Amino acid sequence: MNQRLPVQGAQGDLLRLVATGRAESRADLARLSGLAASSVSLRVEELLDAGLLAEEGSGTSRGGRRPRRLRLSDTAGVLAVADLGAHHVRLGLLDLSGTPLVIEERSCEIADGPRATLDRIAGAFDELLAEHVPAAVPLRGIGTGVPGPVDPLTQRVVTPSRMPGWNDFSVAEHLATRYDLPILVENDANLMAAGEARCWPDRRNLMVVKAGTGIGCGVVVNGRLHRGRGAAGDISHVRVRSDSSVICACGHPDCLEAYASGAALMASLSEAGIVVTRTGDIVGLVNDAIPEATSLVRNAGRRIGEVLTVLVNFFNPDVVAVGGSLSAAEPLITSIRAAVWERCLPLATRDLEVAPARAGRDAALLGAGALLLEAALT
Amino acid sequence: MNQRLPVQGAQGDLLRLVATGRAESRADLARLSGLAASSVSLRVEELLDAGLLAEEGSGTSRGGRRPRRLRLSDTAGVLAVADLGAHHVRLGLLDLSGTPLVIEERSCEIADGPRATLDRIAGAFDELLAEHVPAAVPLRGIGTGVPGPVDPLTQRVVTPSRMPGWNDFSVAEHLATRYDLPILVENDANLMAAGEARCWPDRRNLMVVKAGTGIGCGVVVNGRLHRGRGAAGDISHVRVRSDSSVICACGHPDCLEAYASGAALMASLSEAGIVVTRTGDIVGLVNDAIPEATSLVRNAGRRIGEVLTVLVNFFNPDVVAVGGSLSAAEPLITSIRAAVWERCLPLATRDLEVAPARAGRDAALLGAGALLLEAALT
DNA sequence: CGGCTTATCTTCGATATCGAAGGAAGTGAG
DNA sequence: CTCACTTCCTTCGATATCGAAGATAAGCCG
Repeated sequence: MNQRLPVQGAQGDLLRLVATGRAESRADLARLSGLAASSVSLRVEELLDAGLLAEEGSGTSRGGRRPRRLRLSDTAGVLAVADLGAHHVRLGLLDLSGTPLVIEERSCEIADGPRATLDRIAGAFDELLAEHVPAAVPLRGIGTGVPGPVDPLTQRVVTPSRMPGWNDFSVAEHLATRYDLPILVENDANLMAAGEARCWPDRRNLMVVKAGTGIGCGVVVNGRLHRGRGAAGDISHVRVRSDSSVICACGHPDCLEAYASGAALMASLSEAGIVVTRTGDIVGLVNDAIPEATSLVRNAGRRIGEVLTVLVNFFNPDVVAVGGSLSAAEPLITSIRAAVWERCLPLATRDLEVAPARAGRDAALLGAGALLLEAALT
Repeated sequence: MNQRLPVQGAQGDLLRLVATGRAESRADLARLSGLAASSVSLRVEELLDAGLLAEEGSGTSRGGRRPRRLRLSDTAGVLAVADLGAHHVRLGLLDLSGTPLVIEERSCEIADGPRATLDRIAGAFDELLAEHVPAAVPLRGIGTGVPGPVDPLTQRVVTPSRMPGWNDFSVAEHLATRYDLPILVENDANLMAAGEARCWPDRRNLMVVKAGTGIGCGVVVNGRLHRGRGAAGDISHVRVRSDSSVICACGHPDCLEAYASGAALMASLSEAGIVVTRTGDIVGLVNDAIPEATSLVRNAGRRIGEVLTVLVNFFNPDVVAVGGSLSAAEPLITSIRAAVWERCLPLATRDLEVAPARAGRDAALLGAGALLLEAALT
């Protein structure tokens, strides 16, 4: 059953606060929303009657009467989210708070083109719904991550590399022929940033770096994902300082990803006679103290850190979170930190945290859930 | 007479729309504010009665009845603003819409310390008010720009260079002993950005570069000044690529401002036997086609452009505006553009404007006015 | 020139929210 | 154990805003 969230005005604001875990009681809602306690009481009554919220036990006393705990109702609804890669897709169902109900990975070739790929994903969603969700629980929205830029105005994929047929394709329109629901289409690095932001409460400005086969970055400004015109956060083609010169796949010399991406590290290891087939295996080599691997990863971290230095001075984030398959290599994080601390202004790094990402491998799916909830409540 | 703006709730929202020039009628206000026409009518009546708005003639018909034009009342109030330099201060009075009533420049040594400097400024404000403003027109706020970082949480100056006695000084508290009014303290590059933003309506993301004796940058994200932790936008100490190595005054090698600031250009010209005493004179040399000057300015533009490339890819601004005393040198702007276009992602520069700043030499004062109005209405 | 449509602004009953007061149930000190 | 204070949530009259309808005055077309 597909059904948009039946809320309006202050109801949506209150539902959001409960769904995101920030409020568990009417008193919490009054404090956080700015509404009078009487108004909160009336609106919560409506949300309870609509089957979107439920009461469950009592909360902790803060010196006076215990509050009645509110939670999302089991029948509030689910969100279907997917994160497309070049050769596979990770997809699943989340409840409105973003808690996964089921997540799967399936093979899928993005080169098959958008219609075929999206129809397969939709089919997978329908299967998961039939298998895991009672009929009385409605689907409330669809979210899709793609490995290329998405224009925020047109919601179309824009000049993606290695995605034939996708340029200027409206993913949302295609999915809308099948679902009359809020639909989200977003770049995967941006979804990752949105997902990571949920793990850093009270931090309003984040940079989320993806150090994987490629290098990407998502940006959160004042608690909101910053898209720019669809390419915001791109650091992979920043020119780095180097004694030699390496031509990047994009045609320019000395791009960051020509030196510091997982793909570049694999190529360098191959030249040293060490064959790796997956970026993640580099972490294993580092853990085994293979000198060539450790040196390359340190170098990569230093280069990434040098680029981040410019951005940290400019943006003054609260957090730089590093994710992606290389991020488990500790020398990567420590050399990023060293480079940032060495050249950043003291004020820019005061209270800055440079840390491994916390959201895990499903950051993008969780980010899709967060953005989709927002779309469904607006 | 000092008096805070007597508005609340929707009144402030509507006053802001008229003061910033975006609305001139009740119908405009209804469209822009989202309030019902009836609500707008009631609130506007209250603002008219309070002497904050006035009606004046009729507007242009849009196919139906002509609207009644609304404007700020002459008695709505004034704002006192100042922009401190190392050796002088530029200060004046603006009406609530930011239109200057009077602007003056006075000599003033920041090295005298904060108390002496701020008391002089306050005395100057009192003189200007007595001389230029009828007693019935109230002062509504005080704004001050300083040439160092300001922590947005504590509103204190933080580790400024060449400003003895100012570190950790609360400018706002000092001024509050004299004025019971909203008080703004902000970094001058940030004020410049806020002032420049007013000249680019409908542009939500701007970078405003100041190319003067030093190099600075202010950032506007989604229509709001981005402060970070007080040092956001700082690009002067970004390390640039160079064959040689120049130690910056901060102690690090190869900072942007060691190569591209007006001070650096003056030093290079001096080494070539061309003595300049003010950064602005370099523009005259360029206009006279002195080869050394033109070459240096082009080089400076290229270096600034290379740094901006990283930031444009990352932030995807709508506008990069270049101000400061060197910005009148056309080769500076054209070589910044060339560097940005050469290395930026196509999507990042789509619809991007790299242009000379429009706000003129009082951008910081106008920015102070805009931020102060916001402070007064919040 | 007249009739129709459009736009602006006002009026008024309906709805949402506020703010004060009060009931219920906690906590902690004496 | 009692009393005073705190916190949570509800009730109710006051206030703000909405939405529909209407008055007024434009513009445009036949």
